[in-house]
Amino acid sequence: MAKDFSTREENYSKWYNDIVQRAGLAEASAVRGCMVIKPYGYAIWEKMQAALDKMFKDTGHSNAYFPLFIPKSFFSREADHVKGFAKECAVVTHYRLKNDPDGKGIVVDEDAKLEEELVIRPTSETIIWDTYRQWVQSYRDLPILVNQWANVVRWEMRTRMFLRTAEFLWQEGHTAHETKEEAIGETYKILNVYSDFAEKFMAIPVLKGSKSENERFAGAVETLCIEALMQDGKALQAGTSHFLGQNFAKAFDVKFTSREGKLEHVWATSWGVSTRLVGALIMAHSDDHGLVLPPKLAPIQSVIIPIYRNDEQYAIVCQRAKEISDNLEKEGIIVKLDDRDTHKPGWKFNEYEFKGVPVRLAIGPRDVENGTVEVVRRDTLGKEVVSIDNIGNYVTSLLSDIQDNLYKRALSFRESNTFVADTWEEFTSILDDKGGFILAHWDGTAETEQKIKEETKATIRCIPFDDNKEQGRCVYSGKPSERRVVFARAY
RNA sequence: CGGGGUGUAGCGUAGCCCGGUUAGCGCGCCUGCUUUGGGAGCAGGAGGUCGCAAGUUCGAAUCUUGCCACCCCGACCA
Repeated sequence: MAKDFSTREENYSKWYNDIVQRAGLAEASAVRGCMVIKPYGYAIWEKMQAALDKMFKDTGHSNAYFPLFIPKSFFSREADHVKGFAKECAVVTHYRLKNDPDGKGIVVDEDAKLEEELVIRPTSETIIWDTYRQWVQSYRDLPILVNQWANVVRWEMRTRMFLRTAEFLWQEGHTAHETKEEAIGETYKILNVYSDFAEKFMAIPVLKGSKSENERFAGAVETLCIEALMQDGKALQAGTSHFLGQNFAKAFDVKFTSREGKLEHVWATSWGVSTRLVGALIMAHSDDHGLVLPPKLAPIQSVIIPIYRNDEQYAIVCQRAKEISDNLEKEGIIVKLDDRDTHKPGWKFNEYEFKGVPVRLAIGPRDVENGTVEVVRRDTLGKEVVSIDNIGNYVTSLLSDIQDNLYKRALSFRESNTFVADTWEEFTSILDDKGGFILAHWDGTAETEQKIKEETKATIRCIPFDDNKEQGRCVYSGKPSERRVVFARAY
């Protein structure tokens, strides 16, 4: 094996970038902080979209689309919301260009200044709630269960492929409800959709919980989240679901007449996951040979590579390979038969390994004669020669086995990297040693959380739902605490 | 925006201190032959405004000044 890219041990972030590049997922663009998502990377996102979209529809939601531009004044309506996003907004101020009078290309036409500047959405609560005002008069108009697939822009200082870019793709759900209880129910319902998706499709176990005040979404009453652990011991927020209370309804004057004939403000939620999930997928499963994809999100689930010495063998082997390919497709497997004559088999083996294709079949003259095929699974790199009788069923169950194995592997990694800390010494030494999730007592104050963050870079990832009350003392301040929360350094 | 660094072929780089042939090498690319069960070998070939601009000089990738871009570290974040 030629070693021309980094291992996780040597340099984790270089390893990550190498995978993104070599697997053809994305590349840097001409625009600072923005990436080009390449076809293979976009195909993974499309698989995610398809699965999530179905889950949203199955829970009663519909898609819609709201404008990219948001009038600046909308932002100042909700005080916490502006504060949270003001520092990272791109703003459109003009609507026309003209030829430079000095003949040096093109300049902004100062005469074409907008009366009101337009903010490029960093999230759409404001424009959506301004719209919902028109949609709601009576309790009969509720609930509104809308999702939008869109791009958003947040002008980030430091960017990383998929994990943090100035522009990214996501879905944002925005719902409006008659009662507080119903809105809270929605928030939890969606969090469960996200955790199901993470575990069943991405094969990544997640912790479910709520955010501390410091980490809460700007404008939310409560933020729920799913948190995943990456192989370098850092946590990654994989999805959030917000209970917005009546904050936006009040800010945008969205009222309805209740069953009792009273005028009341609507209750709201919003929730989202982004292309960041692609980054999570990479960091959760991949190894030093390249990307490893869970079968349910792999753009190619099985690749077939013919092996031959001459034209005659090529014809025979490809014919058999085509039969196998048809067979697998009949089973609903996404197959690629790579019969290109421009690359050697060894080159192809490495190529599909980089790209994380779950199952590789190789077939040569020997196999044609014996009625066999060589099968290699990407997760363990285990190799075996099997009969082509019933190959469809064989690969189907192998794919399902790989999906399960990836989940189990990730779960056992998380378990062996989740620690309990009772003293400050334990807390800091775990962080410096290996990272991971740390369960520790916290006195519940924002000040303590802030101090811990300043001293260790670790933050409270979530206050987990599993309600194990336990008396203890805050790991930092020593004040009494009623439960442990989850700390980690995070992306 | 502060502190540090780097710009040489598609990518990675040598040369820069100490100015002097046609700017060298690896990967990749193209052609041909031999190859093909884990990144093929040989032969030939194409590809460069040395980031941009000005200056010093007989002569600049190399020295000086200005500008631009990108990267790393910090403050901010899904």
